[in-house]
Amino acid sequence: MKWDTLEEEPCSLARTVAVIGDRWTLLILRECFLRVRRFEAFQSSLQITRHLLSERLKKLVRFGILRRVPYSETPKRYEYILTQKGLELYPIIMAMVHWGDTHMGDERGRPLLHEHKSCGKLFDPVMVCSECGEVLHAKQVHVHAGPGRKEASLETT
Amino acid sequence: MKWDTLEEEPCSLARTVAVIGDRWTLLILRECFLRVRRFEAFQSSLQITRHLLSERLKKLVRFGILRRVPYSETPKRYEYILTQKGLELYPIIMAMVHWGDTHMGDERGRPLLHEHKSCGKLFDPVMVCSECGEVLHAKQVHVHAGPGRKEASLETT
DNA sequence: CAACTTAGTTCCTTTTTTAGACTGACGCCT
DNA sequence: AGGCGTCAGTCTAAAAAAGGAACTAAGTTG
Repeated sequence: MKWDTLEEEPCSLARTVAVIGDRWTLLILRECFLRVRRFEAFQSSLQITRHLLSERLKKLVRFGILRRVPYSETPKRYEYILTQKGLELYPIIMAMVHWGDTHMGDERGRPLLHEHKSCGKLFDPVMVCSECGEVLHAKQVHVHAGPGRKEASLETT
Repeated sequence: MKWDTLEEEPCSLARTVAVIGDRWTLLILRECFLRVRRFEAFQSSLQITRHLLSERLKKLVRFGILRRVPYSETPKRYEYILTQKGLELYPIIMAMVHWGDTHMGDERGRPLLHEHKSCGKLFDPVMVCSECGEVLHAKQVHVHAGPGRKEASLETT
């Protein structure tokens, strides 16, 4: 499986991975959610090489996750802003942060705390079923082949 | 930033990315959640090179995400099973699948449908606040530095 | 005994990533 | 006007990672 074909696999995970499934892209997105928007700011906070940063930003723009918006005419300068499609990556990022908090923490405690403005409390993200609102566990989910695939149905572990 | 130092960054996202933040690892995990457990099965369904598969499985075992369990004594054969720590990656995988379903779909419809055994319905995963149960949006979250970091507080976009 | 299976390892080539210098268009200071 | 600094990149050589394909080892099957 080549990376240019990954995008066309009949699997939504593979398609997502084709876009954001590499280490730098995920870290760039973290910065985006922390309101970083400019080339120099990404570069200095991530210590990513300028070359790769340039490539990754282009890719994120190409996929409609970031918008390249001019903020100065002379000289021409641009910043990178999350689109709606990009903002919707938030659950992925938060799920990763939460897993890291839970399983990769050290004695010093969490690096960041998240406050929900609506209720004013510090929270953790929880994934629930859209239909019944119950917390989701892998073992309670049964997977069926959908219209975008023709194989037999499968069940999760 | 080098990949061996990433794990020690004061950022839970970086730490998670250090473990599962590459394309093959994410695809291997997808297979794990679809009950694939054996070397040959991973290899033939993913078309990953045997070399890389071997490396990635070792890494996942080292981080306690998979357990290498013998299923035959003579010859010695092992299979790879998700640990509890591994099962808890489910929200990350599901969030990625859901984003792919929403933003990377084609005219044929979804590759897979998910049924929640508890309520019997086809569902989408939704991320909510652990405290008030409301659906989470990036713009309603305020980020503070926690004990594991010393910098000033930040706010999300 | 030859062929097959499973779970890898080894070797060599190709692709990606890294590190760091370089460019170009300006803006600011004196 | 000259020199310095900033921003958003590009370029190049060297190192690291991934890909491809053959090979090993231990046992099983026909």
